[in-house]
Amino acid sequence: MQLGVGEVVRIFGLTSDKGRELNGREATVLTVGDRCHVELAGGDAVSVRNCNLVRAGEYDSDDGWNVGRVAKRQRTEPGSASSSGSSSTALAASSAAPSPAGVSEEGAVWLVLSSYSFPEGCACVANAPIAAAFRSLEKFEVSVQCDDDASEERHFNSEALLYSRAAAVAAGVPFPLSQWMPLGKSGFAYQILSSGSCEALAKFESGRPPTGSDNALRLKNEAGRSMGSAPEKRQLGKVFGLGAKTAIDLVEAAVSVFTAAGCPPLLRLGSLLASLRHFDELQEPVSEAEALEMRRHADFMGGSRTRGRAGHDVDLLLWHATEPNSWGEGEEACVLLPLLRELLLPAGGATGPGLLPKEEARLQLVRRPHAEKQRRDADGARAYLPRRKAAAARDRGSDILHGDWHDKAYGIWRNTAGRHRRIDIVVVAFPDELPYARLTWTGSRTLNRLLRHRAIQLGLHLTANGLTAHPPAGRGRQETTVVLDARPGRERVEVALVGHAPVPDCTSEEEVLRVLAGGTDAFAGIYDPLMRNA
DNA sequence: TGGCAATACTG
DNA sequence: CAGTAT
DNA sequence: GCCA
Repeated sequence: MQLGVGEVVRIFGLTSDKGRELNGREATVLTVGDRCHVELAGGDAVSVRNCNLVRAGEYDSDDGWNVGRVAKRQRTEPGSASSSGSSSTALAASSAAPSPAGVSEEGAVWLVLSSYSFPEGCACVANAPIAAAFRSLEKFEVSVQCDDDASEERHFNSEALLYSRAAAVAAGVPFPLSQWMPLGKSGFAYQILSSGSCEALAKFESGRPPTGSDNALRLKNEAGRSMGSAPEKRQLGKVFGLGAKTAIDLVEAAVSVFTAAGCPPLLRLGSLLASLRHFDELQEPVSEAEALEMRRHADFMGGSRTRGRAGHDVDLLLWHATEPNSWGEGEEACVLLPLLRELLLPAGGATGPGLLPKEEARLQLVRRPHAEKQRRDADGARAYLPRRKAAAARDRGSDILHGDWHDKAYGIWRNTAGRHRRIDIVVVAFPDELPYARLTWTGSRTLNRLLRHRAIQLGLHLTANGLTAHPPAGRGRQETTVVLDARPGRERVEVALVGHAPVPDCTSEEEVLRVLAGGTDAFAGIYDPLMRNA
């Protein structure tokens, strides 16, 4: 990276005791070269290698988040990443001497978001039990009916959806529901506030079928699935790799001893054994110290987000201010695979901290081919973004090319204390997709559904990669009008998008959410990723 | 009365 | 394709 | 089950 005298930079990646104190601090460049002299805020001058500096402006503005070097890679212009000729020398050097993640000659810098913890998440604490009860009801409904309830009429779980929305509302309203609503004496909220539970929840918790709004027992759902034994199904479905349907089948078949050896072959038990073996640990909350340790082993450094409760897993979201997550063919030319190679434990029962290999645990990779990722259409747009209907839509209904092109790995991590924890690693495909990726991966699931549902209502299509117009099927290139800004006291901004064009000028979650709020700040409460409690 | 978020990997 | 994952 |  070419730095200039006077530029403001940030220091990162120093490993000595003295260096560690400098990590994350900003400084002004005094002299340039292989080593730079930089002046710290207090006036002290220090000498730091060029590869341990990055322009302050290249960072996302979220202050205090983590900076680490996690990949050896060649810096190229994003647009020319796929042209093999331009950077062949550097690429050859890279692949000839693959170095561990974290040893970056060029000093590529990635930011790390650990979204493992969030606030308890009720705007009004008095509503916390109501939100919790609704969330629990949602989970029980999914446990007995699945997300897809498999009936003819409705192939999705309406009860669970409504419970999840109710929980989101209860968590979000800034006043006590008890003093606001006509809490009918038989209503859920009234029951929960007065007794701590409600009839439906009590029935689920005791394994009995609940009573429906028509006062009849819901013995079976429309697809004939039993509504009973909800706690057992809910518990079984927590096994990583084993979902609601299998849990239902197992319980219904009265398979009582689940962890016994020699489970029936109808189960896909190969990689599930590790999930079962570590089941209890995988349900435990992950402490901040553990999350930090997981990052340290990826050579992640820096502060952390410490507010709120711990989750049962750790999500790592990696991105770069200017560059994509892959820049050529081959494993070395991407971020995720060398990082995994660094983290992965050898097969055969290795001890020590690291990511359990496929032989010992479920480990799922999600990666798309580099070349395809970098392919551009004639106009320079990414070929994988939704654009137009495929010719003649012959693949019944799949009319648009979509893709989630962030590389991902879902697995199980063993820490130095020998505890096993779920870990998800996501590498943002292109820098401008960061707001969409972070919006998706900070969740919650229900918030994603609410926001994407809202996008649909606005004629838009929200994914982890972007926000695009989504005109109704039909021929012709139709226009979608989008309100970018309708805040009071400002000039109103609208754009007319043709076809599946992306919504312009969304460089932050705030701007994305403002579009979804019709140009207003109605969603200001969730601009901060820490406040996404729905 | 149609639709409910959207997408990817596994066996 | 059904199930599971985010 | 609710809503555009």
